[in-house]
Amino acid sequence: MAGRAAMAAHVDVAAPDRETHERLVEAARTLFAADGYHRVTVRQVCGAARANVAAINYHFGGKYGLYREVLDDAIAVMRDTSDGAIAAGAGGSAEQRLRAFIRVFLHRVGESPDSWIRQLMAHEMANPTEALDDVVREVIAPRIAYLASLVAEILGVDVDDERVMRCVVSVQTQFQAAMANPVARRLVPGLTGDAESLDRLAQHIADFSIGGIRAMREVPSD
Amino acid sequence: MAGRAAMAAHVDVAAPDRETHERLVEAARTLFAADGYHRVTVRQVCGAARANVAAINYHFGGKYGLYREVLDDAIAVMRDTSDGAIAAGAGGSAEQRLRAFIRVFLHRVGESPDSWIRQLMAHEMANPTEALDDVVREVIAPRIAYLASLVAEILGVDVDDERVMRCVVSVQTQFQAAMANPVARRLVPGLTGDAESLDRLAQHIADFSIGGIRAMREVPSD
DNA sequence: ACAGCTGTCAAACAAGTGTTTTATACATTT
DNA sequence: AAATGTATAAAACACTTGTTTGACAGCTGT
Repeated sequence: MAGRAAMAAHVDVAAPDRETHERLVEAARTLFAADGYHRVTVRQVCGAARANVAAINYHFGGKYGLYREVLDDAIAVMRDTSDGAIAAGAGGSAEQRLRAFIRVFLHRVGESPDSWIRQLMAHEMANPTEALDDVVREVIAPRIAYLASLVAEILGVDVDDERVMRCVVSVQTQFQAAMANPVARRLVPGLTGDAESLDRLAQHIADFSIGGIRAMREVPSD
Repeated sequence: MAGRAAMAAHVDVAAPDRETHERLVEAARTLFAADGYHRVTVRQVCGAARANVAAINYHFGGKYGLYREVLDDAIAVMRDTSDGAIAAGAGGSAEQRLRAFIRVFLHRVGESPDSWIRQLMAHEMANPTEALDDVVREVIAPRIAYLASLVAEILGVDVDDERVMRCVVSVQTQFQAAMANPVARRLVPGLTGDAESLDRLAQHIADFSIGGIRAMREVPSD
């Protein structure tokens, strides 16, 4: 570990060790996403990466260090996804921004190269490691805050109104479950991941959610 | 195992071994619900049940046999819950039946003595054992079918219309996530499990969902 | 009273787990 | 050329996992 820091100090060298390091991360991405942190063994990862068992401890200080590297990548991608989905609706009405958010979000998450992230997150939600707090703080909380501002504007009430957070949960769980929930995936036939079915799904969630939010206008605040 | 079958043959005896058997099941209920099947060790269970390590293999043939006994109990309770939630709305309109289903369902699931079930199911969904198929077949599929019939009636379309299943997923995931999803639980403050907050939650999900379903009437079928 | 179960127990088992050690080849620096 | 540090490799480590064993006590029924 101290060695890697020393290597990173002078820049020009083309990362002589970068190969197995990268191979390990790639193998870990796939395996952690498929089976979750606890059920993956270091021997599995090293076998898939054609590396020695000791390599993980050498490069990452241990199994958890490797997991954190994978998960930090995931956090970065998710933040990017949030930013893109927020930017997509800039300038429009709250309703338009919500529609844009859902559409762009689903497309970016549903596209194949990032599909490992939602699997990884599903496992992290179910049996959390110490890292879940970071995910909530850096990804979920800001996303929720943005959705809350949209819902509040559509409802025409303050963001502190308790109806707002209830609606946010109703919206958020829809496009979370539609992708990660294995049961839901079996129920909706056209959840294949291609652009067209993703568009239809986004359309549905947006229509359903906006209809639901509007219905809350006629409900007392408490 | 053969021994237990022989014991069960003649009835009168007041189950001499029933004590540790029951203690093991109770301890397993709590532990499996808290941490999921894979992360619980037989030594944990036996320790909590004040039984010997060999007891699980003696009484249940192994760790998985014990888990199945716990999970079969859960399935029975869940079927009961579905039946009760369906019966509650008998005679009313589709909309009234949906409201009744959500309200009764949330109350029965949210009440304390059965709270271990939703934790157990959350884990089973995330990293399924072979038992998930039984859960889907015996509990989830019938529940989905009932909800589909309600949604179809509210929408005024056939149950095969693809909007129906999408709406069912949107409804179902709401009251599933509101209880099992750890993130959602942190977002909605009044999710304490008492009757009043459960009522408010049921009210919200019903209002939101019916609003969402109605909004689908103005959306083309494809 | 005696054989035959049953339920319990401590101990050991084989198969895994993550991690550490020791050694060796390679590159870079002194 | 020698010394230093880096990356890989095989083997062993200490530990936990679920399961099995063999002995012992408490019954029951003939």
